[in-house]
Amino acid sequence: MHLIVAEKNISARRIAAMLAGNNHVTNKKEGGVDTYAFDDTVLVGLKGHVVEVDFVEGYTNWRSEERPPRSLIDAGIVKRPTEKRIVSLLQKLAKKADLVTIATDFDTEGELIGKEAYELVRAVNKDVRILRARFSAITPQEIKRAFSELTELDFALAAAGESRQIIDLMWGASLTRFISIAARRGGANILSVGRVQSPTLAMIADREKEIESFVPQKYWMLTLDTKKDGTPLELRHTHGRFVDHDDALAARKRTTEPLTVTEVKEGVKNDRAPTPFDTTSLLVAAGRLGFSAANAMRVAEDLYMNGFISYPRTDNTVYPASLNLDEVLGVLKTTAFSGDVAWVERHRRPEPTRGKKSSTDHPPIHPTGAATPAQLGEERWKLYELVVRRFLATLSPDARWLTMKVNFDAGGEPYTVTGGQLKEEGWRRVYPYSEAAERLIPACTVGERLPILGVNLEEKETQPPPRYTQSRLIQTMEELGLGTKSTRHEVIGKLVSRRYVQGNPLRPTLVGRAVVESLEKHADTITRPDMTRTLEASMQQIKESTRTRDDVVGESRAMLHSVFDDLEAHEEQIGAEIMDRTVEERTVGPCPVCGKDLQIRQVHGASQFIGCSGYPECTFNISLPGVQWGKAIRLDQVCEQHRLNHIRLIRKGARPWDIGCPLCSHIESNAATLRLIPHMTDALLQRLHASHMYTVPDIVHSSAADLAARLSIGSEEAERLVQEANDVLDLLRRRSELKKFIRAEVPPRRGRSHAKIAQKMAAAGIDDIAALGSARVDVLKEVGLSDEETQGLRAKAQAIRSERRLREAGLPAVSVKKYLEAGIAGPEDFAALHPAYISAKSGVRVETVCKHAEAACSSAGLDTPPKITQKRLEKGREELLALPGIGEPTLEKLYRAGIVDAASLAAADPERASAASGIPAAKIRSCIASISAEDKKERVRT
DNA sequence: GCAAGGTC
Repeated sequence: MHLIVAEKNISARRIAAMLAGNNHVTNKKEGGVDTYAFDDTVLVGLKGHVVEVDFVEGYTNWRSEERPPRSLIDAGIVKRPTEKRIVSLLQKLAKKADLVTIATDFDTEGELIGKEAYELVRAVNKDVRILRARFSAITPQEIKRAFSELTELDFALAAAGESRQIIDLMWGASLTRFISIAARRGGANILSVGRVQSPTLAMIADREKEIESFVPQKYWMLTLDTKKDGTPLELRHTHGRFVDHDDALAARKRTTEPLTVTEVKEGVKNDRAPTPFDTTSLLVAAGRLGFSAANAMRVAEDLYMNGFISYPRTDNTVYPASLNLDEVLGVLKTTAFSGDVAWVERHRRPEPTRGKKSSTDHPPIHPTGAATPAQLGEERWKLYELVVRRFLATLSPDARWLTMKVNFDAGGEPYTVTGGQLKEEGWRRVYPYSEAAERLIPACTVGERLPILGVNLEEKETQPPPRYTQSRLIQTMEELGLGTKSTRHEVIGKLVSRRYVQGNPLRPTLVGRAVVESLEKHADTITRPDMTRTLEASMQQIKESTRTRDDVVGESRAMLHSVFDDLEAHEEQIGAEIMDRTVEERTVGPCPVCGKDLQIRQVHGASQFIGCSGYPECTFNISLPGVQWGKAIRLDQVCEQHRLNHIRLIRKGARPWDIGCPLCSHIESNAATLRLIPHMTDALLQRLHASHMYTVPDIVHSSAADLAARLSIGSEEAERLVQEANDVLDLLRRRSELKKFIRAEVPPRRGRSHAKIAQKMAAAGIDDIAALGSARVDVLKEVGLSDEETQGLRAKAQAIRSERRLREAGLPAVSVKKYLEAGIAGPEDFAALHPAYISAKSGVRVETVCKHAEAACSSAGLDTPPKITQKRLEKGREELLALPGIGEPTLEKLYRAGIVDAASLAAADPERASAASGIPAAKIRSCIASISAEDKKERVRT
């Protein structure tokens, strides 16, 4: 069997179709992985790297004394499968193969991925021939050629890739650990460092520094207003910017009539049609439409997977000869763009435009399928339309502008004006994303005089350089060789999720800046794009076999060791610098009570709140939703009223939740509960707020005297307020318990969310579980519960209530559980039933039952039932069992009627005992009679 | 828990 290994599923599928020719290809899923078979050949697609490099065992503990961050430099490195299903299928197929062909992409990473497959195959099949197919495009001719001239794997090329893997891992992991530990940050707050991310972060941070230290320079612009054929014209002084104010003033002074046309220049300007899309230019164009880089990439991948556009990860800006452009146009004719397609066909340029990079892996991004807006939805359609229009634009003629430049003289001062008119629309007709700004100038002739209507001197300032937008950053990264087409957008995403940068355009956070500054001081190498360039040069040497992988990695190791010499010597200083800034990032603003800083605080990474840095002297705090709703971060926006920074909760894969001003939100969300206090008035609420009391617990935790003084109210009113607040707090507690109960017991349905049920229950006056237990059926139906649910819910609620009452009476949990299982539900049952019966049913010793019964009844204000000792019960039991016709089952029934021994049986009223026990009255009578007979015998004997 | 690179 011939096994062919491709880099990805889609390649495997396409290669199979091309090699199979007229043969039928069988697509089968094996262990969740697609395979393609024909004749004696099987193809399987990898998922890029299916193994990853990692340190050998023993390096997982970051805080290990023996294995500090530096030890990672010399730690052993192993490859671990990350795609287990693919790895095991590959090995299963490899065992049966008598030829394996590696058909991964034709680049360094592709060779490395191929070598990884090679090693996995070798591990299970020592002898099989493993060859390499190299093709620069997946087209029938290329593929057939490649498979007719199979070669060996290029181990030098793969080794170059491995050196990158190892160097990235050891630098990234060791520095990440070092700086995280130094700044005492763990879990979700680690500070990451890497060959690509750190220079990128440094660019953003450096730009911010430039902006901050920018000193604006004043300059002046001189313009002149005139008019020609009724059209107002604004002429510019040809000097441009006047840096010297006096020069500008002098030039203005010299500007006098007559204003004469000295030169008229007309020309034609070619406005070239845009080049085909590669990943970067697509992301840039999408950025102008409001897409973030990561989002544009996500949508593009989606469109690709569904067959609407070609592979979105490409560096190629030249359509390959194998791409049938007419066919693409044919597909687009069936879409909403048919009008544009028809226009393009009529005006088509002889050759499509071409960009600078013609790489061989994938064609430029172009449409591959027809779509409708309804099919795609707004966002995907927007990107699809962009790709379609760009494709059409690359086949359209250039646009042409008529340009005009008119020069003037005014008293010796030179002025000028330029204009442009779009003569031929060309590609702009089908690609309307950049506006064509026309400026028309009426025809002028040399020597002609125009009036001076005004001379204006405008003062301006030089502007700082702009912050990076995501797409501008991606362009710059590409220019510097940082990252790849597939990873650049992810790197930006990483910087955002580490909270190193925020916003678009991108601004560094304080932590981001602190990390960059520390690294620049002590580990400069990792913050510079040069590291990548050096690495690439070394990789080139490995490819050419002038150096070995181990030599390059060894050199890098030595360098990293010397970086650590510096880092370790300054560990405390580095940590302190970063931590100082972190505090600032957590600070929200002044405490309304004491004026010290309020800070975002997290407890055990689960709950979070805003507390006063003056704690414990000042206990002011604002509660925040739990971390599961998102981690609280500070925004730059400040509440005008409270001078507090706005708060946002951020969570992976979820929209950010903006809380806004935490105090405004705190006040608003607690106002409703404060109004539950019966004697609450608007005026009182205002006074509470004025003295920084915003919640019901704030009132409960104050003394009446204190309240009276702070709110200027009478002491009786204050006492009542505290009392009523306590009641409300109790109500809230019971309601929240009820809510929890409902969440656990009632499955939510459409139009019946837990919140809605709880709301309706509160409206119906059901405030706690006990109330639910005794709620009327029709009321619960109103709430949205079915009859069955109502039954079950009420029973459960009653059980909970009973259990609670017994526990409150002091009964131990174990016994309560036994009683409840035996059907003894509450104090009433203890009052009504004989302890002997309860003991028999529950298995609790009778004396214990008596004790429990007394406690339960007295706490519920009920009469205490009779008591009985274990000894007497046993004696009575013997007496009763001795009677004819009485066995264990009857015994329990008798206990239920309070009959525990011969004496109590003899004294019983047969009718009543029968009703209570369920034993026929006749049988009871006969039992009583037999006692009498026994009695007689007894008497005779004595 | 760490990187960057494939791919989904």
